[in-house]
Amino acid sequence: MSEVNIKDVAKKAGVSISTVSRVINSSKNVSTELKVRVEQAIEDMGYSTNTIARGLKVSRTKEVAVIITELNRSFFTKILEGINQEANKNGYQIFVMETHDSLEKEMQIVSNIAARWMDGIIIASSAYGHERSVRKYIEHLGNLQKREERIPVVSLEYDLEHPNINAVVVDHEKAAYNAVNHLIQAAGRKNIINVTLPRGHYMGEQRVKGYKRALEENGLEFPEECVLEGEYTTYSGYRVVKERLNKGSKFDGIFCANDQMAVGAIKACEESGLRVPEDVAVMGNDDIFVASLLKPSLSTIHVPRGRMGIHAMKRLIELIENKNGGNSKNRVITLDTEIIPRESTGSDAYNRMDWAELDW
Amino acid sequence: MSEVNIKDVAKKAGVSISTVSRVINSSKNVSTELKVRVEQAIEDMGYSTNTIARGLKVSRTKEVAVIITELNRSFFTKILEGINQEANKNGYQIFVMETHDSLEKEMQIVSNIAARWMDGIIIASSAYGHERSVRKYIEHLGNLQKREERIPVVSLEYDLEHPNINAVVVDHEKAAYNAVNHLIQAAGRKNIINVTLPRGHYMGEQRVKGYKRALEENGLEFPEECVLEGEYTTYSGYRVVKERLNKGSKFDGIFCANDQMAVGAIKACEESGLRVPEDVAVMGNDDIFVASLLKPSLSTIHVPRGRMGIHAMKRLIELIENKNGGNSKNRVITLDTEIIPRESTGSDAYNRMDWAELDW
DNA sequence: TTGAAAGCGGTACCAG
DNA sequence: CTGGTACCGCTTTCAA
Repeated sequence: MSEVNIKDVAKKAGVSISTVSRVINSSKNVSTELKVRVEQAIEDMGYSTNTIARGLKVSRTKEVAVIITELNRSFFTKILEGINQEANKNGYQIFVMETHDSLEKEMQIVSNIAARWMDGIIIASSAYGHERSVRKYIEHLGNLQKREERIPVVSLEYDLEHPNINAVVVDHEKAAYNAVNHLIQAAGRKNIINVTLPRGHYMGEQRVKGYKRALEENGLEFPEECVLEGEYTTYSGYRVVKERLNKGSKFDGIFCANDQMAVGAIKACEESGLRVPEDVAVMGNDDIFVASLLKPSLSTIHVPRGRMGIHAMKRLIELIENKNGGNSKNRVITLDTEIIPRESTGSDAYNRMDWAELDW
Repeated sequence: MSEVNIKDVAKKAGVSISTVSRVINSSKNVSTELKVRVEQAIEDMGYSTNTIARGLKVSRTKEVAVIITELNRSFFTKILEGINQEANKNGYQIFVMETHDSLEKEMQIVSNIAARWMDGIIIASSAYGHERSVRKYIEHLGNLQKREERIPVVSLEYDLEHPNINAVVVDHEKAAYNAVNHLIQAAGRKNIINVTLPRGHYMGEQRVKGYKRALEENGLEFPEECVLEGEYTTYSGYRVVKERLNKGSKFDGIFCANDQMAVGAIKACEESGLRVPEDVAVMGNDDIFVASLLKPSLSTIHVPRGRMGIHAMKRLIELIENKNGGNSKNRVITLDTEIIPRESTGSDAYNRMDWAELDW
């Protein structure tokens, strides 16, 4: 049994290909009689129209690519949920792909998408910095073409600073500032270290800035070696804090650039006999659901990931369907973050989440 | 700036389209001179070949669809990692889609994939049971066509029992049996309840069977009301156990069909003043990474998810590239599970995982 | 209302 | 080694 195509249907129904096409795309210029015959034939033969061929002709696929760095980074799941929800509502199918933080891989995927004429892209990019090659890539990304149109792109988490690329972001610097401020003011800490993301990752840099500003404004010292470079994972948080403890460093507070590393940091402290939060207070960042289940539960910065996804997809659809054309005034949507105090900074809030709605 | 196509390149290089095509597909029948000219033109114009058009012609897309139920079910992330790793190694691009446990949505996605002539499908299906419509769908799934070929399908987690559909599975019944046996023999429990998956989900049914068999073989009672229906989430585990406790039920062991529900179950017990594992021992299932971080750490059944993904993709590629044609003898690959005793069943194993390699 | 025919952007066969 | 051409499956004028 080979695949049936529109020609087969036309033959079976005894009409022209054009007519079949009309029936399928519900153009009204078909007599009821032919319409019935064609529908019958389609039913009988189990025909369904070939998206590839159609795509080649009409260049609208109703497909959207979502490019993220790591599928198994809890951070993204909520975002994907938001994106997907909004996509389904509007008849779009999303395809999720991951780059593993490799810009090279990202470029490759983007080419692939463009060559496939997908309708739009939502991307958590690894492109950051002012190197020539990076700027060139962003320029490329902002000008992907299919036929005569441009393929719209929405960036997640931070602004790629290209007039054609929209973005849904939070203010990472401010969030970090608030987190560290909380450690100082609410938890009364004075010697705070910072476990950050790999060098050259935008979010990491911003959070370090916020961290520094908070120290400065509170008149605290900021020795350069207080910034430890992690790499997103629980283990990396554990490792860098452990090393520091083994060297005999003293501190009474840690701000981690994500929740996973914070959990690792807590483990390291506990292994060295330090109590959290009594001896060391710990703040995470992102508010991953699981963070609220641990003991001690983790204080963190809530990032509205679900809304982030929804906004991104909404905007992308506007762009695709040209409802919001070149309106570059509100190119960037900024969402608010919120401090969530839990046990790891001495708050006794058992769980500030409506966990009936969340999962991992 | 409109998109450039092969015609433009040919014109610019002053050669025929055929020649350009030859250069691109690295057929060797091109003189060095023309080759250089063409490559130059491609470079200058930033040309890249249109996958849609090529797909239409050659019906090989190097694309594979991965259909899972829920992107934010930790269970899948490791599997996806395995799949992706193997896919990249072989030059395939994976597209991940989710069905939200809806068979209808699943069907829709499958149609979409078929219409796109993707090269293959890996699916965690929601199709289960012997209803006519379900069997009909599976029949359909096993006979997806593109041009003259069949689109290969590999099922995850359980066998769809169709001669054309391969599968990578674990023995869920046996795993559950082992888990409950552990609760009885190692932890010495006698009144064990079972929090299971929604009715009609294959894995849930199998695990209930294993649960019953373990009770029987140990000469223990099995009152029907000992099976509580959860729905994958932490909260559902919490809810059903809480309800049971409020009714005054007594039990000293719980087997949960996944780790998330087990965590919820533990919360419920603790809220009622029961200590885990002293008063109630709890076993999960799946061995999600986070389960090992909690306090008490969760005893569970390890499912080799990474290997599952790798095997699935390997098999799919064999099928696509026809290296293993219709070899239906080893249609189903069965992997082993393993009991991981941790604190929630009274073992003092701090953490039986190499967490340097894992994350969430 | 209907059908014929011209592409969409490639690939591959055939002749030279 | 090179160019011409038919065709992949579908949509969309353009005439009839």
